[in-house]
Amino acid sequence: MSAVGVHWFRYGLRLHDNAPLLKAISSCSTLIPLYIIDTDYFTPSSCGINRMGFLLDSLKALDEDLREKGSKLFVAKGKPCDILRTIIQQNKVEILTFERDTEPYNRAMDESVFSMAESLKIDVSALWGHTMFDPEYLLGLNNGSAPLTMTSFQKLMYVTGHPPKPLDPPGKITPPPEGPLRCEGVHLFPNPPSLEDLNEFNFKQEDKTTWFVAGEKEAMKVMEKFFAQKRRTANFEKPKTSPTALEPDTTALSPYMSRGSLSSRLFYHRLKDTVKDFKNASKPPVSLQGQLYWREMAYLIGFSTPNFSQMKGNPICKQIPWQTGPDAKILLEKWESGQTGFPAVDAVMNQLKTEGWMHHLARHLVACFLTRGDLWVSWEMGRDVFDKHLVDADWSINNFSWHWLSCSAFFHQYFRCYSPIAFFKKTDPNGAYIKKHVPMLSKFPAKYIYEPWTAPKATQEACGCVIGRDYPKPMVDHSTVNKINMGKMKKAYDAAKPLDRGKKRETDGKDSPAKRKQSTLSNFSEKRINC
DNA sequence: TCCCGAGTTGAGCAA
DNA sequence: CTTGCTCAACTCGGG
Repeated sequence: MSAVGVHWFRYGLRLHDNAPLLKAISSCSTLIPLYIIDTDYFTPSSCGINRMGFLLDSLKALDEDLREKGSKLFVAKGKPCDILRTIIQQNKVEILTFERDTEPYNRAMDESVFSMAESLKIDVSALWGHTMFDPEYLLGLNNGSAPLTMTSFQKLMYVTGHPPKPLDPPGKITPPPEGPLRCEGVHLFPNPPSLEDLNEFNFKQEDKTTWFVAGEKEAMKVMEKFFAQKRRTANFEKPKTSPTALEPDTTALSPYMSRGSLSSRLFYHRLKDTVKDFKNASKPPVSLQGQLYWREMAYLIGFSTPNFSQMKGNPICKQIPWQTGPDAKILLEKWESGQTGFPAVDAVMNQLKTEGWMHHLARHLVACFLTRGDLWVSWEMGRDVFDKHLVDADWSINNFSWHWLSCSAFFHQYFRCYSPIAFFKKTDPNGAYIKKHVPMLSKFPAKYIYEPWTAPKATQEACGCVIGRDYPKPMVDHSTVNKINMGKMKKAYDAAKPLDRGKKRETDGKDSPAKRKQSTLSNFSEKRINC
């Protein structure tokens, strides 16, 4: 028990339900709690100020929580593997603990860390903890593959039963080394850094606009405040919540879940306890428990699907000829900067920039608009924009959702399409949400708020906003371009029809020429395989 | 092999 | 106001 240990925080920025941290505490006499800002993962082009600001605030909160228990957080910047090696060698570290992760980038890093630890002959404990269940356990229960529908995922959850109970936070934490940490050549911050301390990003604290308050304690507060509304918790139905509410109509816990400031197991069991007396409580997939299932499913699919973050080489992703070149870049830029000319779309994109968060259905609207609905831009490009600005940026869930919305996987009814004009009228007929996030339009009457270009010129003048001068004209004609895109979707789907249906198609004289052509090709392929 | 029902969250219209 | 139907158009999975 006289060993020096390092607990490397990545996600799992919390003290409760943190198995690798508890392991470290119980097995060493000096403990270095360490976070490394990975400068390959976070770059100025991939990470915006609100996302980074929320992360840094989470680190600051974690440092304070550690200090209350006799420890502190060391924060370094650079390449995690190099930094870990230096700190391990220079401080005679014998034990390394961290939470395992499902993202390909982090898994590759885990492998390097494992082999580095082996060569340095130190003890490593890497444990799962970001999801309710170990992903390897779930895959094992399901013949080694991830369910691709919620129905089949729910069956899997029926087999597992409840997830394990969350672990209690440690009472006391093994103290850090006395005196400064030995880490020659490592960029170690004297304290958890501020935005200004990351000089390559050129961030200014006053440009951070998200209202989310970071940290484990805040996460608990937000969660308990929501669960205190027992009926609301029990009757929660996600599709019935409002994407245009000025205050989040959902729990808004996603930023804490994504950083691991809140454990999904703790949320699960607190939820179960809260709704236990309600006979007619809502059920998955629409209930709050269902929301945890969606998260778990996205993580499992992200874990087990090759090339999940791209279309090419991704076995579950429909191959669709999206625009990706310079033309797409121009469209993407208008979309990202809230200049599409559709107030609903622009409001959501502005909320993304200012708050770093939008309601799930608002994300649907703009994702559909960018891809299959209107602009026909690759979902991967939209995914990157979300990832850059969201305070709840989450690799698995973000990729999962972009598959869904672009009808690339999981959801296939491409003829069901969100209207950038009609969709928000259901929950916000007066356009209060639009007026908040596109202030230029705040004087427009409700009648024209979703289609300001249809307002008479005199009205536009009176509202102090002339369309085409002060606010853009709509960049596409939605109903025209939408019909064209559905045709393209049909073509892409036809081209992807399974080979083994060829025979039936060949004998079916009523099939379209496109289908017949496909069937001929299919039979040909089938024969070749059989030879 | 084929058929059919289900699929968290569409729009537009009629009743 | 809600509910139900149609719209050209889907795939998956279970029986």
